[in-house]
Amino acid sequence: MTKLNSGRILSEYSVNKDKMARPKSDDKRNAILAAAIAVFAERGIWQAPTSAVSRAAGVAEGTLFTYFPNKDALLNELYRALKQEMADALLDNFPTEADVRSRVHHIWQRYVRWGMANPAKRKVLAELGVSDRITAESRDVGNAPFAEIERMAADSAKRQLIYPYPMAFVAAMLNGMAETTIAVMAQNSAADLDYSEAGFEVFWRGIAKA
Amino acid sequence: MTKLNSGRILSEYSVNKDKMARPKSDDKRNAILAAAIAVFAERGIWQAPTSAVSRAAGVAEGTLFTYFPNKDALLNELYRALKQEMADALLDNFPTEADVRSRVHHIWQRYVRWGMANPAKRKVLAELGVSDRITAESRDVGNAPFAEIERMAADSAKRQLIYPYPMAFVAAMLNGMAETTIAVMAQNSAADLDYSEAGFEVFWRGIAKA
Amino acid sequence: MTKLNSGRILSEYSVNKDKMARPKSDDKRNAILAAAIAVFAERGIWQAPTSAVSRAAGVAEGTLFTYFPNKDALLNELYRALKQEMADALLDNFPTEADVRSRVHHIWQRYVRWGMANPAKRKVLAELGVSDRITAESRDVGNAPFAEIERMAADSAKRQLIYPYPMAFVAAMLNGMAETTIAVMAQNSAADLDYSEAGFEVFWRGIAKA
Amino acid sequence: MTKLNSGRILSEYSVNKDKMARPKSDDKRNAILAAAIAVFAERGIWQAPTSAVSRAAGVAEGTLFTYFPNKDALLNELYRALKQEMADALLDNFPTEADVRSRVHHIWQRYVRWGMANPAKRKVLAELGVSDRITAESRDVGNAPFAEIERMAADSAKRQLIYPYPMAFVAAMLNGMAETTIAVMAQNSAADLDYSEAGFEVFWRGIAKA
DNA sequence: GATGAATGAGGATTCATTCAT
DNA sequence: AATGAATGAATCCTCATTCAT
Repeated sequence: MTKLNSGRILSEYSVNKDKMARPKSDDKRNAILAAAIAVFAERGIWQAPTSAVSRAAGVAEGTLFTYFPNKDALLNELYRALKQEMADALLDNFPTEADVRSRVHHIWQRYVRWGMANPAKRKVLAELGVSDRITAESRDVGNAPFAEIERMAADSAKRQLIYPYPMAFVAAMLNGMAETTIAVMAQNSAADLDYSEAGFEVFWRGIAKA
Repeated sequence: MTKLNSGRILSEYSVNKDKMARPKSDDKRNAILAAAIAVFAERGIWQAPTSAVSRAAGVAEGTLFTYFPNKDALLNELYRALKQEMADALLDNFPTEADVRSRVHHIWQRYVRWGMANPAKRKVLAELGVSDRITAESRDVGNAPFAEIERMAADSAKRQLIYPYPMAFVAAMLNGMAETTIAVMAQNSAADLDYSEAGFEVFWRGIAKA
Repeated sequence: MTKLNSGRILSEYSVNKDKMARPKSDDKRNAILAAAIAVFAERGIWQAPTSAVSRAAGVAEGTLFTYFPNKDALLNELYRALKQEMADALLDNFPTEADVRSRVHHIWQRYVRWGMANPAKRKVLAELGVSDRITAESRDVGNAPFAEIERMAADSAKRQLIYPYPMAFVAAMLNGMAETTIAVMAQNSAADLDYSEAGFEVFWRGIAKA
Repeated sequence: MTKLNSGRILSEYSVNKDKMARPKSDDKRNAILAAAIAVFAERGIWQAPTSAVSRAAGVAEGTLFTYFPNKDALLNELYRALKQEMADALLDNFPTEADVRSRVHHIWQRYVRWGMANPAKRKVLAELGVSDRITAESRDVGNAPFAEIERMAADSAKRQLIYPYPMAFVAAMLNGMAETTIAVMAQNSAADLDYSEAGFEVFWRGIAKA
């Protein structure tokens, strides 16, 4: 469920698998993506050469380019994969039937938990997020899985449970505040406070009526 | 007041002027920083060669290195300068005597306004913020001017006007939420809503008692 | 026998040939070393850019760096290769069974002959010899092949055929005097005298008893 | 007597001293030459920028170029100055009336002593000696002071005291063997042997009849 | 498909030299 | 003459990408 390419549509590469002598392997593709996360997190996206990624992935330099036509493509695929993985984490075990606060709380809590559990991925995602090599299309694709959250916001707003802000705004706020919360937590390793809950309360008070 | 080198002591460079062949000029230094903002904003920090910066600044390639020993130093100086400029903007005309809400509102409003007015600077600052070339010292220096905000938060918490969260947390939240607000505004150029005010309300409701 | 890489084990590069895309070629490596000699001899070690070497070798600029990690490494390898080549020349056809004088004469004569036959190599070796980019290890490796000469000196001294100087001293003297002889010969192209023999006589008289 | 520019002819620069506002000072010129020796010895001639030399000399970067039109000129002047200084050392207190062996011994001994006492100068001179930036004219000028030695050799040869080798050859041998001796001494700091005397004996036995 | 050597444009500096002060 | 900032060509090396094996 949270595997890197869990969201990948069986593409032209996987079709006719039995006809190909040695088909591109998802294992190798995933190894490269995983290596990219580790290497990019440590050295920074633009400080890390593709050769470092391929080395970390245990494949040859050239092999990387049979899976990703160029570095930009790798970055974009990585962005999508990470976004997807995060979405999977957020919606895993989602309490569809619970009340709005519970559902939002679930999202929030999973968000923070994932961020704390995957510092490297978070770091890379942050860098990718501000990079202009990520295409608009990638951003759309990356945000798609978060539609559920927006839908929830829209629905809740309609029912006057929360303030009638545009859903994109509410979603962005949740995102931004959760990120901030994670950042604060990451810096204050000594947990003098349950920042996750504190952050959620601030968010909920800010957004929900009554 | 919001000039890039507002925080620099002039005399550092004007001393012994008559003994100097051609003193390093603050104009040139600022031209380079300004050019760096423009170039980095357009192409990304690591996609932009220093030669593009020097060209944009109207100086020779080598000249950049008489003002900044290397690219990392330029990045760090730029980070500090931008942080300082922002702080200047936030505290400009600060209503010291007003009530807490007004003062926080002033900060917030100036934050968002500066961000909207300086998209290039904001973009570069975002990239610099997640870059690991910015030293811990630079981060400290960069955050120092924001001490006032934290002080206010601490004071307010003591007076039970806002929830008793660690001041660093409150400050981070203001920062994160304002950033989010700016990002949303930047994307929704059609102002169907005063996002700045909306954002502030969410923040204030979340943080303030009653 | 006197090829540049005569001392290199071939298998180092020929192992697993079938798994390699394009194995590093000794030809290319040697072409670079040969080009380095020519270019360095003409322009001087530090006046000659690596690009001139790669161009002369007929390879791309970057290729040089797949064979030598940096210029210093190239210099050190070159030093070792030249030292080795010289040693090969000295010991080629060495009359193991002849008397001491004949054996020393052989060394001397080959030394001078090689130096006269390879002015470029000699020039480069001279520059490398005084350069501080040559590591102590390289110097050791470079001198190793000349052990035979020292051994001979030690043996002869023991048998009271030559004065009881430390063998390192005798070896250094032979080296220095041969170099001087070559230098003189190189300047006096008109051979009014067999300088090689003259030099040897001076050396032998100075070193040998009776 | 052994001052660096002791051999410098009062040139156009020193003429009309009283007419000039601030004449080029020999002090400054010598400071640059001395600094060049120190810096070049430590870093190597082509690894050391002129700026390092001027800094070591305590003058501005540009000042160096009012005394030496360019780096090559500095190198050549330095070569000549060092050669001159050495010659001064060799001929200091020269026993004009003594027998040939004594006079040659004086030269030899002073040579070795100077070399041991001035390792930096020796190192630089060695590098300059093999550099192709030293013009033929500089070499001539540099060798001129050693004419005395050659004259002695010629005279001695005529009187059949030494073998009838061309004087240039004998001089070169003395030079080469003394250099070798110094090098050996420099490496064997523990003086298990008076290498200077040993070297001289080898030389004299090689060169002198009977 | 996998490999890794080959490529060469590009990039951060360096540095001899010039020149405004 | 002295200074040191300004210059920009030159240099070593990196790295995304190609391609022979």
